[in-house]
Amino acid sequence: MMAEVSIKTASRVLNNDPSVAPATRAKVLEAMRELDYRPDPAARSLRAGRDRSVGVVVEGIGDVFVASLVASIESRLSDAGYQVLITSSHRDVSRERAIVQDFQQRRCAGVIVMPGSENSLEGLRLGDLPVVFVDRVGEFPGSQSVVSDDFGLARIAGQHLTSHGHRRIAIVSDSQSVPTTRDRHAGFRQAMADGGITFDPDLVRDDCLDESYVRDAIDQLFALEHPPTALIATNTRLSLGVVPALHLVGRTDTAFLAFGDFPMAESLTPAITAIDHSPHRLGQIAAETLLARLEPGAIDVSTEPIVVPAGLIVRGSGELPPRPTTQNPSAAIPAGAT
Amino acid sequence: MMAEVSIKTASRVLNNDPSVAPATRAKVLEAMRELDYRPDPAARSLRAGRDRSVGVVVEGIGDVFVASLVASIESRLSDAGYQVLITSSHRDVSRERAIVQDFQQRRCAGVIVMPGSENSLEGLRLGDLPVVFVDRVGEFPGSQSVVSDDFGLARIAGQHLTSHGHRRIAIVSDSQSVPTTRDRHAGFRQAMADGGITFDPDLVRDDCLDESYVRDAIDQLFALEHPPTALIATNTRLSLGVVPALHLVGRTDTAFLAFGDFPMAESLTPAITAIDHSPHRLGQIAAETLLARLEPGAIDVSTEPIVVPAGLIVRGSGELPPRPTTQNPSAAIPAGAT
DNA sequence: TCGAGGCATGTCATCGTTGTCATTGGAACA
DNA sequence: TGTTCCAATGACAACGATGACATGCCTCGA
Repeated sequence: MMAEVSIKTASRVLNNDPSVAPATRAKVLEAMRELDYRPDPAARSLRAGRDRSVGVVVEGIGDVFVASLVASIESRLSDAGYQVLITSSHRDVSRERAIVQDFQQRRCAGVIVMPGSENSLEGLRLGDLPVVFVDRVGEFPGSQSVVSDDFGLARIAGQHLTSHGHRRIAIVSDSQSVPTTRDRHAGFRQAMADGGITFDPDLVRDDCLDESYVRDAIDQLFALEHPPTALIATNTRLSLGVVPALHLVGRTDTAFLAFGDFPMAESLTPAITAIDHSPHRLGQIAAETLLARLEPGAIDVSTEPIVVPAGLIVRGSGELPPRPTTQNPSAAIPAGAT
Repeated sequence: MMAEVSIKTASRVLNNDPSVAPATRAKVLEAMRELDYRPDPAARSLRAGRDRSVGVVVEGIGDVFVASLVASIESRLSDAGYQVLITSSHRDVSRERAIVQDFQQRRCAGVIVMPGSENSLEGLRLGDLPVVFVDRVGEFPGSQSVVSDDFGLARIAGQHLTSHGHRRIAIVSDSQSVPTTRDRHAGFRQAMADGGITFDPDLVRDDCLDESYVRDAIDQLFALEHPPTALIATNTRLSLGVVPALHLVGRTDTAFLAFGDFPMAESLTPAITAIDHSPHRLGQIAAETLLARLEPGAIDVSTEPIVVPAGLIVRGSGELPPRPTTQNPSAAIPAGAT
C-alpha cells in the first residue's frame, strides 16, 4: 500500500471521507486495484466496533419454508453488501439465546430471528443491536416483527372448511408454545365459533413436533368414534407429513387445507389447497426492515409488527365435501377408480 | 478481567496452555464465568490469523436439495464449534470466486464449495485454505471433492428405463458446463449405448437452467414426430418442474425418473421413482472431510474424490411401460379414468 | 505583506488478543 | 548454603484498521 503513493490516508478513501483530494483518491483507488488490496474485516470490526454482517437465527434450514425464507433474506442482504451468518437453533431456546449473543459478540450490524417463543431473548443484554423477528412475533426492546396475520388466516382457513359443510375439523400442529402456532389455533377456534361448532379437544393435535409424529396422530384421529371430515395442518413441514399419511391410510377423501404452500401441491391428487404466506415475501420484508434500521440516520423506527399479506390458493383438497357418514372403510376409495 | 485475579494469563487459559498452574486456571475460569467473559472473535482472528468459521458457497439455498445439503453441513460444523457463513453464488462463477476470496480474507478456517464448474476457482491464491467441494467435482490444488457417482447413477437410471422397454428416452437438464450434469449425461449416453439405442439429439434438453424452462421443453418434446416415452430429469429442481408439466399436459403416462428425491414424491400419482443421492449424507461427509483437514496434525490428507453411495427408489413412475404407439392425444388419459 | 482559516494529509494511540521474551520464585542438586 | 534450572507469570509489541488530533500549506482578506 505504501509503495504507490500516500500512507494511511487510504483509510479515508475506504470510508468515503470527503476531505480527500479527488486526485489523491484516484491514485489510491488505482493503487488498491493494482495491488488487489482488500480491507481486513477483522481489523475493521475490531477497531470500528461494527461489522458488515448480519446474523440470522432460524429453527433449521432444512425445512422448505425456512429455506426459502432464508434464501430471500440472504439474497437481499448480500446484495446490500452484508455477509450473512446463518445458524440453526434446532428449536432450543437456550441455544437461540447463545447464538444471538454470539452474533452480538461478533459485532454483527443486526440480527434476524425466527424465535422459538415470544420471550426467547428476554433479559439478553444486546446493547443497541437491531433485532428483527420474522415469521413469529418476538418481544425485545426496540425490535420489530415481520409476520403473517396468523389469526386471520387461520380463521379464513377454518371458515373455508365450514363453508364446505365440514363440522368435524381436526387441526394438526406443533406445540402451542410457538406464538405463531398459538395464534393459528386461536384463529381456528374463532372460525369454529363463527360456524357455531362446539370445540372438541379430540380434534386438536398440538403434539406433532415434526412430521414423524404426524402418522400416529392421523391414525388416532381416524380411530375416533366420530372421525374428522377435514384437516388443517399449521405448517409446511407438518403438511409434508399429513399428505403421505392420508395417502397411506387411503383417506384422501378427507378435506385438507395446508398452512404454507409447498412444491408439488398442485400436482397431487387431490391437489392441495393452501394458505400461501409467502416465505419469499416475508424474508424480503424482514431484510428490508433490518436494512432500514441499519441506515445511519435510523432513529424513529417503528416497533409495530409488520403484517405481510397472504392468500388462500384453492386447488381441490380444501373443497372436498364431508365424507358421507359410513363406517365402511372401502368408501375411502373414490368411486370410479380402479 | 483484571479485577478478579491475574492479568493476561487469561489468554493462556483460553488456549489451554499447559504452563498454567491448576489453581490459577481454576481462578481464572471462575472469574470468566462470573464476569460472563467471552473472547472477542475479531481480535482473536486478527492476531492469530485464523478464525473458527467455515465458509459455504452454494448456488442458492432456496433449492430443496441445497437446503438439505447445507442443513447437514451447518449442523455438523456448528456442533464442532464453527460459525458457518453461507453465501449463494446464484450460479455466477465470478461471484463464486469473489465469495471464496472474501472467505479467505475473513480468515475462515476452511471452505466448502458447490462449484459452478470444475475450474471455477482456477488461479485463485488462497494460501493454505482447506477447500472441500461438494456435490460436484472441483479442481483446486490440495482440495478434495465429495460427490455422488453421477456417471454410474445416470447409467443405472438409463438402464432402468431401457429395461422397461423404453427406447425413446428424453433427458432434461441444466447446462452441461456443470460437471455433475455432464457426468450424468455421459452415464445416460452409456446406458443408451448399452441398450443399443441410437443417440437422438432431439431428446436431449440441456437448456433448462431452472424449472421455468421446463414447461416449454416438455411441450416441444411431445410435439416431436416421435415423442419420448420416458423422461429423466437430472436434478431435483428440474423434477419439480417436470412433474407439474406432465400433469398439465396430461401425459403422466410417460415414464419418469428423477435424479434426486424430493418431498411428496411417494404421494404423487404415479409416485415418482428417484435416484436418491442423499444430500444429507453428502453434506455430512463434506463436513467431516473438512473437519479432518482442520485437525492440527492434518498433513497427508487425500485429494481423491470421495464417492457417497446412493440408490434407486422404485415407486412407479419409472416402471411405466412405453405408451403404445399412437398419434391420438386422448390416449394420454389413462383408460378407466373419468 | 502578514495572519487567519480551512483543506488535505500525517502521527499516534487504540480495539482485544496472542507470540516472544523477560522475570520471578522456589525446588533440586552439589 | 549457594548455584542452577525450570515452572509460572508478566511485560511488550503487533495483527490491520480507524478516531482524535496535529501539522503543513494554500487561499483569502485586511
